[in-house]
Amino acid sequence: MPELPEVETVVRTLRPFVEGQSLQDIKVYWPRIVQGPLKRTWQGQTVKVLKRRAKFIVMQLDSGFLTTHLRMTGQLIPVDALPRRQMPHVHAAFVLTNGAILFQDVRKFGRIRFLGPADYALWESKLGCEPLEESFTADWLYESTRKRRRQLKPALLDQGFIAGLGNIYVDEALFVARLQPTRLAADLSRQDCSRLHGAIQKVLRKATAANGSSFMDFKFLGGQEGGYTDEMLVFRRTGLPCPRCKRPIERIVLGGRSTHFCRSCQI
DNA sequence: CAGAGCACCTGTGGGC
DNA sequence: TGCCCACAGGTGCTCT
Repeated sequence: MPELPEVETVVRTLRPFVEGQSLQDIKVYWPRIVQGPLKRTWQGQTVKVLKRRAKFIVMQLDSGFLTTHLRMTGQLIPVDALPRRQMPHVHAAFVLTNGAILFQDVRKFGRIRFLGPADYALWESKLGCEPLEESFTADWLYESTRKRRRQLKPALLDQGFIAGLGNIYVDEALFVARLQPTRLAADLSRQDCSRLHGAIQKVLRKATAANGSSFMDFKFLGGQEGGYTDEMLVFRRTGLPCPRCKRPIERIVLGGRSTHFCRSCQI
């Protein structure tokens, strides 16, 4: 479900609820939601910072980090207190001093994990460049694509390359950059990379400002929907006219993912 | 190394 | 109405 703009929206709206609170308990109702050992060291620690890294929501504690990935259908819902009755699809809950955060996830793909400081550093180093930070430049993109002999779409979905892009925003950014998703990353010119760099940042910034997009069931604060859904240019618009040339948007499958693009505008 | 296929899960919508 | 299939914003595995 959520890509960078959606995860960023979740983090921003949850931050005032979470930061400064102490983590009293973690309730786990479906054990497979936990990755690795959930040692008790987190108990009683203060949440110093809530931040996003790639598509992960990271609670920085006094010593260690609690990471959450929403995958396709996960949601974090703040509540005043743990519900008395088990709610549908709620598989875990973070109990804080002032309430709780429920982890609801229809498809059960989401995961939580506790990482000690050393483990966190290693884990963090394997994630790719943050596309809205200063280190992500057109030059960096050009140099980094030189050695990637793979198609643009799967290359941009690789979280160890650029962190936070997903199916929606890759399709949208490639359309804005006028690049075909099947192009080899290594074949891009400097000018191509400059357009792609600008397109990625433009699309992510606009989507984040609109609180992301809600196609199926992305919601934040337990019910609000993202405002970017109606801004989509090609994503899930198969057969509809291209916003630039009016020829029908095509849908193909690349890397196992639905891919939407305009064959005449994107070269 | 790149790409295809499948696995993990549940729900929804379309076609017959 | 009911059944079957395709598909869904992600990631990680095996096999070729």
